[in-house]
Amino acid sequence: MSGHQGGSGLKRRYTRLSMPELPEVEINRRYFDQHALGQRIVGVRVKDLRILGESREPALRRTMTGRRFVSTRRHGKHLFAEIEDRGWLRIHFGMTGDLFYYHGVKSPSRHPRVIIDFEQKAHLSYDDPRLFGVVELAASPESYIETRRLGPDPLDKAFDARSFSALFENRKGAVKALLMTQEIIAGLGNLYVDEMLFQTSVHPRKTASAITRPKRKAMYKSMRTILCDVIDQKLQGKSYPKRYLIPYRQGGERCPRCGGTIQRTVVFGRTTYFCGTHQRT
DNA sequence: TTCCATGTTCCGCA
DNA sequence: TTGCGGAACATGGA
Repeated sequence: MSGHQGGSGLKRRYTRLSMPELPEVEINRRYFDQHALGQRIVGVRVKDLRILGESREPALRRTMTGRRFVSTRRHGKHLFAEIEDRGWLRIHFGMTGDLFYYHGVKSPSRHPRVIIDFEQKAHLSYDDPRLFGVVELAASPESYIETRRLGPDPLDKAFDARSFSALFENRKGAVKALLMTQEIIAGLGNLYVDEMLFQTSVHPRKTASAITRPKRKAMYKSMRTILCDVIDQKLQGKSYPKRYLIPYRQGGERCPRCGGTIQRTVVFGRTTYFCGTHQRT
C-alpha cells in the first residue's frame, strides 16, 4: 500500500467523496486517522438504528464512551477502528456512506446516522443517505475476516501476483464475477473491476480459468496501479487519470484507447461498461 | 414520473 | 459445490 501522507484531499469537507469502493474507504481511513485517532470519546449518538448491524445502541455507547481510538485498519471495503481495550468498531460504507469531522453543535452533513462526540465539541459523523452501510462493534479485524470468509485485500503486501493468479484456477464463471466476489478477493467493486478489465483488454464475460498466466499477471499489476493511483489522485483533489474508462461510463462513447465504441451490458447483476473493440472474449 | 445507482444478502434453480 | 439470475434493502438525483 502507498504509505505516504495524504495531501490536501484530507482537508476536504464538506463535499462528499464519490461512492465508496476501496480507494474511498482508504481515504476515509486516513481521514479517520488524521481527525479522530487519540481523541477521548465523550458520547455516541445513533440517529438511525437501521445502520447498526449486529450491535445494539446501548452496547455501542457503553463500549466507546470514555475511550479513545488507537489505530485503524482497512480490509477490502471495511474500515476497522480499534477502541482502546474494547475491541474494534467496524464501518462498511455501503453505496453512500461517508465520514465528516466537524466542530460545533450542528452537523454540516445532510444524513448523519451515527455521530461520535469528542471533547471540545469535536464530532465525527458517519453519513449514509441510503442506509446500506453498517456501523457495529467487532472483536477484531481478523475474526471478522475469518467469520465472513473474506478474501485477501488487493493492496496487502503479502498478496502477490502468484496468489492472485491462483484465484483463477478452476473458476468456470465470468472473470468479472470472480473479481467482484468478496470471498475470493475483498475490496474490488464494479467500477474498478471494469477499469482493470478495460486496461488489460479482457472481456468481462471471459471464463476466469481460461485467462493465461501472463494476462493474469498483467491484471494484477493493473489492479494495484489503478487502486494506488486513484487514491493518490483523489487525495490531491484531481479527477481520474487520462485514458481511464471511468469517465466514459455512459455508453455509446468513443473508447479513449482505441476509438472503438463503449458498450453497456449486465454481468453478475451489475451494469458493465467495456470497449467492444479491444476487450475480446 | 420514471429510471438508475460504484454494495451486499438471500433464495431458487441448474 | 459452483454458478447464475432476480429480488430486496432505502434514498436521491438525472
